[in-house]
Amino acid sequence: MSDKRTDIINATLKVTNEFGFAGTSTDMIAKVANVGKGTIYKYFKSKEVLYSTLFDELTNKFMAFIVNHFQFNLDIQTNFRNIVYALVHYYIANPQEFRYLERYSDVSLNIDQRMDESTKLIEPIKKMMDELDHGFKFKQLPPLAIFAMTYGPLVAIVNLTLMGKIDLTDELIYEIADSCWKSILVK
Amino acid sequence: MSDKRTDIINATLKVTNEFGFAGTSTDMIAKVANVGKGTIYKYFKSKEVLYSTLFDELTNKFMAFIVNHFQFNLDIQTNFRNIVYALVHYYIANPQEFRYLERYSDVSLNIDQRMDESTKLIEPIKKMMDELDHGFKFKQLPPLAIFAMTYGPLVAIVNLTLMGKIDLTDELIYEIADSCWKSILVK
Amino acid sequence: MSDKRTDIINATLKVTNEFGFAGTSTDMIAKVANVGKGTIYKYFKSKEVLYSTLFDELTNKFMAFIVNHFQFNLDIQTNFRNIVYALVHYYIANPQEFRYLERYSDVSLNIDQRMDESTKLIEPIKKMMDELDHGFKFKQLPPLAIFAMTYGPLVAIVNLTLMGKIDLTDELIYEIADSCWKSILVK
Amino acid sequence: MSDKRTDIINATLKVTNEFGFAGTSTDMIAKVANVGKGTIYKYFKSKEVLYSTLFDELTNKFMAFIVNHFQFNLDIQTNFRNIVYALVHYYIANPQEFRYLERYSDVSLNIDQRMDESTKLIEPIKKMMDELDHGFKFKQLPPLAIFAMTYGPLVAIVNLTLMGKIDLTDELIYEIADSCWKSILVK
DNA sequence: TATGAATGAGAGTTCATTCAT
DNA sequence: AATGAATGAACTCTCATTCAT
Repeated sequence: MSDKRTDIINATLKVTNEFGFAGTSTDMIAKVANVGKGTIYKYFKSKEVLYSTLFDELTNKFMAFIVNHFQFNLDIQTNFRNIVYALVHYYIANPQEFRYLERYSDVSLNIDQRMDESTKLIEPIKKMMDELDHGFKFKQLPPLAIFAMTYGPLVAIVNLTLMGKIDLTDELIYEIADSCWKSILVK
Repeated sequence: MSDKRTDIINATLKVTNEFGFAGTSTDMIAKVANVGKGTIYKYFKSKEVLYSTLFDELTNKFMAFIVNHFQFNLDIQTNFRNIVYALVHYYIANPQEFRYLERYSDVSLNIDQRMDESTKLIEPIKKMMDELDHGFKFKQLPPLAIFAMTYGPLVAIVNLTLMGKIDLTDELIYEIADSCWKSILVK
Repeated sequence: MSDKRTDIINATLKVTNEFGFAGTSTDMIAKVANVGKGTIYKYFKSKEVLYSTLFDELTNKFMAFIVNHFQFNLDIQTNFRNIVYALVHYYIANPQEFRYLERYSDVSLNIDQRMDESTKLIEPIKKMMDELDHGFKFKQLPPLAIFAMTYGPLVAIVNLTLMGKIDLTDELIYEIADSCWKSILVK
Repeated sequence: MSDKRTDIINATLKVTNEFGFAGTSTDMIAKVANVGKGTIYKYFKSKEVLYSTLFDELTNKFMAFIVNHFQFNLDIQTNFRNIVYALVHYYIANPQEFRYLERYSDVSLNIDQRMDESTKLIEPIKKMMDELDHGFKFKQLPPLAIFAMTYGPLVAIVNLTLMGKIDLTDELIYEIADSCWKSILVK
């Protein structure tokens, strides 16, 4: 049995990926979701709400994925490596989710809001790191700067892979992970 | 004396920054540029052409800026540092241009095209590095991966600065520049 | 109960008659049809399609009218008279349809297409005449020339009547029908 | 030395023929006439006035052509034949003028006005016939009906010829002229 | 006199949203 | 609950006309 709300969410992900936010109409979503146009408005107050709801769901799903990969019995560097690895693979395996998250910020324009979105992604990780008693000394950079120095290249790498411009190997992923790690440590 | 074409270009930069590509209408551009709606079409065949023309102009302006900062009497690492420094400052000083370049690639959907756009930005730099006889050994990564590992963090840093989330110091810029540099070198 | 599609078609016929094809806007059609502007596009892909659809419908309606008046038990000359009679009366009774058909061919510019349109009107009649075994010998003119010699005066007569310049009597119609008939026969 | 007014008139004839009244813009006329857009408005108050002026000029030119072909020393039937012949050849030789006259009535919508236009064409001919003392007895039809019965087929024939659908021979022209003549005479 | 840059009303069309069924 | 016909505001773009040069 199919759940119409889920059908709509999935259709939105699919259609926005193929045609962009600008090129997506409720008509198309309804058609792909196999529901009536009005049904969308039974579950979501507006198109905008539908978009932001999907963003929230993807963010949460992604966060849960990361958190679930953290292993408390391993040291933090290994965890970093592992998480980077998992993250990259998650994005590669779910390109539509990746693109949606990437593009969404251009739709929800308000800058403060954009920050909140980035924060949603990084905050829990940062928290975990702060709370752990590890032996590493991070640079005296603002936490978000550290985020920028790790998340930035990952996004770029995933993008290049999805465009078919580079051949992603596990080796490359670990190479990048280590580079990033080093870049945020005090020498 | 005001040049209408310039007025339109400036208005487009301003309005798209404030309201996003989706939220920008020719009406708004015309009003902000203080020209008639029809005048836009005297200078640009369509809204899309206006957008892409602005993108090209910003890209060229930016490239010229970078190239002008390259000093052949200095070694490549110092040039890298200087260019990163100049680039970050340029973006911080011209946030609207930065945002426009960032967002435009997300609006023009075609993936191959997006690649071409990224390439426009990196190609000349890459060329310069290849042609120079420097003593550094870069990692055996695809050139675009190296680009990702340097350009990615910069964009992130600029974003965070523009959001007011981090306080950008020259020290921080050089810190990042050096980290990036190290991350692409063979250890 | 009103059918919106029909309302739109009727409004189009009415408005184009009053203001011509050039002077008719979708706004006016929508207003006269008492529907939203968007409703037009639910039923017709474009204004042009709306116009051509109306043309086709009028052509078919007209053809059906003629064919229904053909009586196989009567000789061909009597049928000719009757059909001319019916045709003229049909046009006089439906001046808007007549004007629409007249004007449409001048609006749709393509010459070959115009021919097809004229052909649509004459072809079935010509066919009927060819297939019947009648005793008349028509002049060795191209069939379309014969058409021109019969249809041309009828159109002119209807036009003059609609303009109120001549008083159309049944007598006059038959007079013209007979003249036409004679003009295409071998003496 | 070229006269700009004439250039504009000629350009209008040419462009409206190729693209129809709806598809013709002042821009195109100006370009073809090799004058500035504003110049058109120096000579004609508006586009509409330009169109109607051209119509009037063509009408007058055509009328003069006909009148000049009337030979008072010949009997009226021969004159009729000759005029039909000249008329058809004039149209064939000047298809742009023919088409302009044909199409113009769809642009100037007002029905009374249309009448005036038809009248312009036939009035002088009618006058000439009335004033002459010839031996023929025309049917007791309204003069315009007689016109319809002669002018109608001619227009149709010219149209078919210009479309390349029939091969116009002098023989055919005379055949039609005679048919028309007979059709308006009392038997 | 001649121009064409500039204009803005108005064109055709789309689409998020509503609501009667 | 589910629908999709209906809507009209808002969009991009055109073009007859004006007017400073």
